[in-house]
Amino acid sequence: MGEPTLAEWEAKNEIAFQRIQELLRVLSKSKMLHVLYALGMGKGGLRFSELKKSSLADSTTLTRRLTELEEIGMIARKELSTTPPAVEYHFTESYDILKPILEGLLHYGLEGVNTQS
Amino acid sequence: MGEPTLAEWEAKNEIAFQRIQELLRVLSKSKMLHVLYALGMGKGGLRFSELKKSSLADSTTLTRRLTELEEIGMIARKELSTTPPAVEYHFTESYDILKPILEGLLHYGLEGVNTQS
DNA sequence: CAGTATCCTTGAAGATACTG
DNA sequence: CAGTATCTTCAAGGATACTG
Repeated sequence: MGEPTLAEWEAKNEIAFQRIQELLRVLSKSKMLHVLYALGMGKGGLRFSELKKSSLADSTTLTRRLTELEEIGMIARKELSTTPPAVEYHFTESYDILKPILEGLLHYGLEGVNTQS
Repeated sequence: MGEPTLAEWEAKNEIAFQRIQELLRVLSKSKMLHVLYALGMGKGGLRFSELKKSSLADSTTLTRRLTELEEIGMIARKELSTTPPAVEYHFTESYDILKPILEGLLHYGLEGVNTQS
């Protein structure tokens, strides 16, 4: 019996398993991946309006996602003392976790997998 | 003006942009990432019951996600002539797109980012 | 510009029950 | 085991309107 690899792994790594489940749950929220993706494509921070445009998210939803991302420490807010005042969002170091995700997606978009005609 | 990189990129890559938006939308569905993750952790295919257990998804929801993944050609079904008859799901080559995603997540789970106490 | 506050609506998840 | 069919519920998304 060298079969039940997955179940075994889960049992022995229950903590990791739960962390992942939770992250997965957060990432599953509507527009979450879109926001992250937009942020990943931008160079060094994007403003609210830019994120709104790129993620195609409603103001309300965008605010929600941004708040959640801040709460899990994935992004940080930075108020700019420009005229007019603006706000920039950028990744924290935790971004390293998401980097491969975003790169994978970008790759997908550019390559063209042709799953249909 | 060397600033509007994101907007520019999007304009010039509208097709890629739309492909990505659509993939993002599909991936955002509940339990989708969980299912993919479970599948990614398994060795060479998992059965319905295993996926159900690992993804913590309801039968109904699991069926829905599995169907959607088949439709976009991301996974394939394989009926086994065992006793009792079983079914195995496994990634197609399109899996390469998702691989970095899953690996990133696994890394996250194991490392422990400590965003809170 | 960068949000916040409401309300409304609906998509979609999930429980249950049943089938080949 | 591996689903399918219904039905109910409810979270959550999005439209609108307003603010510092």
